[in-house]
Amino acid sequence: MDKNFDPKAVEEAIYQMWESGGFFAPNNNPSSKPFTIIMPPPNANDPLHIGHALFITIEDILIRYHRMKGDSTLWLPGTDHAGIETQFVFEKKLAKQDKSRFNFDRETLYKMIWDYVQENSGVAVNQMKKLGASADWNTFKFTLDPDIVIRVLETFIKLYHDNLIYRGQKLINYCTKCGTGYSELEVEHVEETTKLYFIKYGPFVLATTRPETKFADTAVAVHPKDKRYKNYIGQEVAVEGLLGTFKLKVIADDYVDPEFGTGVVKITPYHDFNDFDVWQRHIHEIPAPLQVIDKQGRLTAIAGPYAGMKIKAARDIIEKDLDKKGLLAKPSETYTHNVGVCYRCKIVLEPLPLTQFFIKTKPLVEGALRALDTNETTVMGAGQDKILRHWLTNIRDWNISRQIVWGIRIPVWYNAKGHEHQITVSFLDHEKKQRQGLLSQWVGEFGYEHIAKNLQHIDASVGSDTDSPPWVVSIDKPTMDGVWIQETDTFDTWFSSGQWPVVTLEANGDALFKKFYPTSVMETGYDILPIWVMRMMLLGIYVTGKSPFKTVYLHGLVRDEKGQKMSKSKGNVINPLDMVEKYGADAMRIALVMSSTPGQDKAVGESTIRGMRNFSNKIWNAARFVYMEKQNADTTKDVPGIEDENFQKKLRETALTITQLLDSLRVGLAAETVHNEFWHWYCDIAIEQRKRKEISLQTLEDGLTTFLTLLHPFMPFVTEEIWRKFSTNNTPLITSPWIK
RNA sequence: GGACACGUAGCUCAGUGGUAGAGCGCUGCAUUCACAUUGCAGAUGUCGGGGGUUCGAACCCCUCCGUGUCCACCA
Repeated sequence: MDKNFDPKAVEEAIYQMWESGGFFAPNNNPSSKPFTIIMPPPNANDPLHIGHALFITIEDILIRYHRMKGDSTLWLPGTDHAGIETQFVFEKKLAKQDKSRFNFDRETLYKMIWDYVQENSGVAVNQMKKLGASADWNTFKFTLDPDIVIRVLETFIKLYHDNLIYRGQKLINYCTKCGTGYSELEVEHVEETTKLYFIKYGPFVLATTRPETKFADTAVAVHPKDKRYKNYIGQEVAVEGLLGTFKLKVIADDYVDPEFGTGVVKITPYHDFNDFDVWQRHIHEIPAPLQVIDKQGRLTAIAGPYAGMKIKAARDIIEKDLDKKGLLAKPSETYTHNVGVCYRCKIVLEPLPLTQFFIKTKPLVEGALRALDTNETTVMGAGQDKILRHWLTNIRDWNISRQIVWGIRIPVWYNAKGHEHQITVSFLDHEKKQRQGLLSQWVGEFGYEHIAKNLQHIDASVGSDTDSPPWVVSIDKPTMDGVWIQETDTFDTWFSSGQWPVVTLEANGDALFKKFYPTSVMETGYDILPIWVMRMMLLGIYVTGKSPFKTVYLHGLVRDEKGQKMSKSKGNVINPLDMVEKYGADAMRIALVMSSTPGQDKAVGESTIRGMRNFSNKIWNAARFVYMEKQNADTTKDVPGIEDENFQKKLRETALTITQLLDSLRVGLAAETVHNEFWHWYCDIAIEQRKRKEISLQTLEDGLTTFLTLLHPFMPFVTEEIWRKFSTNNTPLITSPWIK
């Protein structure tokens, strides 16, 4: 037996032994209690980072503990198609080949991304295995597996029939680069320093950061109590602008802050969320809104000579032209405010009027709040339960339409026949060149079939809602009269992952669902509490009537040893697989969880992991000591020692403490306790006592057996290796009973 | 503006009513005897400041100071 434990030499073989032994599957003992964790599905296309290593470790600890306790334990793994992220990465790859998404029809593009993801699939799974994840791989699901997709579609249809889906035009945060809209939860806010312009506006001067949107102004607003402007309220004023003189109504609204700027605000409903709300409140006073920015981030025809310009370029030119015309009241000021940016590509998002599908969330909230009130679901994570309640009570309707191809296509069909003037399309012609415009413009030349087959995008929202083309919700193409073209938008990825506990279990069979739903623990990061956990509760309760999990365990972010966020640019990223290679999976695992607390970030550096490698070696050598003693000593002469009783008492107490800590999901403290008791009591004190023959060999060996059991969930490889080398027991440690 | 956290040894953090803990780092000594990926000994802490409750407070309450995160947001 080597003096040092060599993880590299044994980890793979041990994992194979576990896997081929079928130990990851739940036991079929009818008296066993179910214990379930649905794994948060990592992006199928991404290698694992240290955050994944953390969740795998925590979940694996709980799973191994419950398995040893004899529960029927299911850890159901999976991966996520991660719509926007994956398409974004794929488009970058296309760009390197001087291509873009516009070179392909959606079906071809989808296939290309599918193939690309296939190439990388398996990477994440293999890496999880290297960390020792004892998940039941037989139950593995990918969000785009047909048996998942069908269930996601059925949920949408159920929502639709329950009148919880609507299609409507709203202002949506839209990324002009990624080409899709978002829900508000995906928007990232960053501070931006910009110019605040002061523009002469008829009788007023107004302050604005966005002069380029003024072509779409439909009103001017002041505060109702502002004495300066009182006489103008309700009046029309003539405003001289870059494109000549126009008239605007002056309205009064509390939203205007008299203290800011000049106390006068231009109302541009289609390009500002507040202005949109003002318009809604004054819908009879303000004429129909105008759109001056399009989905490409360029000014539209109403901007006259500025049409076609990009936003920022237009802003600079417009500033100069305003100045030339003497329309700037005074020099601009520097102004700092927050703007929404695309979480993926970081460009500033444009609020644009888009017709999308929404879920009415308010009716779904009640069940989730009740689940929290009744403790059907509890949240662990430093006050995050309160944050969840805050989200639930302030929820907005959920925009589930995404203008990307990588995802589940929305099962909605439009009847194009007779509505060609209300539908715009983009598609590829016979030379694979992009054509876009009204369907009526192209259908004569190309025919419906060609257009549908080579479709990139369809937008059936031209004109008013009342005369928009009829649409039906259907998985298959409708058989009714008409020419039916399917919506090209896909679901928000979170719409499918929001059903994950339900659909993954169901897709594995009714029996599995019945037995393991609701699940026991949902373990994930606090950063996706509203975007994922909350949605799982809403949809899970809606579909099944029961909250999908009993406990939500929210882990913190893993930071570097100085507590700094890890990032490529800082160069402080720790790759968990490198660490496994260098120090072993056990060291990586316990370094991540020891002394961690739910909801609190955790600092981990290489030195931490090295220290835990020393710990795994310590375990190895303690075992060596015991078994060398056993070999050398005459076991028939093993007599009770004076410390035996104290030792056994302390051992029982330690085992009880750790059991209680794991039962209450205090994983970090459990890891710390087992570490300290093993090293600083069992090794430092008890083994020294044994050397003085104060403890019998049998007692010491029993202690080792207990500690191997207690340590196994945290450090499965080294403990299993010792077990299989020395234990007389034929059962592998992974399925050995917890405490005898 | 609102909310949620955090402030404990040089650094990173556990501990949540009963004589201050771990990892990493530091100092000295030890070492054929399980392990130098080691052991023993040691130093550095008025547990952010102040007040209160209690026989007793790092822990509960109030307040102040500092830090972080999220949400909202005034064009």
